[in-house]
Amino acid sequence: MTPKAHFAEKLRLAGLRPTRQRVAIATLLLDGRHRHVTADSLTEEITAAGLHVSGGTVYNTLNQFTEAGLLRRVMVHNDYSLFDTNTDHHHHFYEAENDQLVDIPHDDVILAQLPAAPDGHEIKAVDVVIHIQSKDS
Amino acid sequence: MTPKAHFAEKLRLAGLRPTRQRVAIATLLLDGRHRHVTADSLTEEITAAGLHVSGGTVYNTLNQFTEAGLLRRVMVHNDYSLFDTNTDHHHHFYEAENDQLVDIPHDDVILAQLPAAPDGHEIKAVDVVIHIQSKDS
DNA sequence: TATCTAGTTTAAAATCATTCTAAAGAGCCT
DNA sequence: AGGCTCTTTAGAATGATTTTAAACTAGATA
Repeated sequence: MTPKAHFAEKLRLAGLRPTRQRVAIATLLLDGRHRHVTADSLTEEITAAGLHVSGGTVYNTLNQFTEAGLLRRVMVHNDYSLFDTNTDHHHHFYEAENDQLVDIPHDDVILAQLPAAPDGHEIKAVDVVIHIQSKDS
Repeated sequence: MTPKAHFAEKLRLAGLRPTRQRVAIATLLLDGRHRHVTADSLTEEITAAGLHVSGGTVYNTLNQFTEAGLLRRVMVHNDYSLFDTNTDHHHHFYEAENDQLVDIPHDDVILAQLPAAPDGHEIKAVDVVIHIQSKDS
């Protein structure tokens, strides 16, 4: 199976029509490498690959991929959206000073006790962000 | 001690000159009640109190209070900033559907194991956000 | 109390990430 | 191939937040 067909199939399974743009972005983001991207950094990658996708589509695709569970949105600040290509359950270190986000392996954080969700609700996800800073600041 | 003098002193201790506007906002936000506010909701409160503070100053003050540790910024989405008048160590439930944020008492979450901060860094804060949803959605 | 100065506030303009729009294009089913 | 719906596009619009430059004020000093 060609890579293109592979990603097209992946998108179909996610309920997304495999358009040229979505396949291109999937090829860049869903190759198994774990990293954090922004609409901006993704646009740069697309350009570097000699392709072009309009700004609106980059945003739409990022949102659709997230909605479909192919990406994960990480909330650490309000400046712009961050997406994680690693959708496995894991947490993050965040250093505000340099806007640096680092993955924490899943097993390095143990939640021994969680509260019950409020009545009529269920827990969808648990996000842990450990804010860090340089020792001498 | 008059309330005004009380908050003025509190601001001075935080390294902030107690201006009319900052004292007014401190009076509204730092009275010990625990709640979550936005620049917008705070502006409404100010207006409801028969006062006026310019938009820029509302934003500046919210940021300065947060910087000074009088408020805490809560990161649950990128739509607008949320501030928590409770600066004690505690976590949150967040229901995206209704943009509803609910405090979790500190003791209801137990982190049995945390990773060591990366070299040269130290942990400043640990934020836990439990995303919840209606059971029937 | 009058004066001075650095820090603040103000309204309005600017910024910037993100979303929306309406028209042009492309999957995909028959 | 034809057609229908979903997508993409460039550009305009949105909206929270920041910046600007001028007017103001808290607090120190004389």
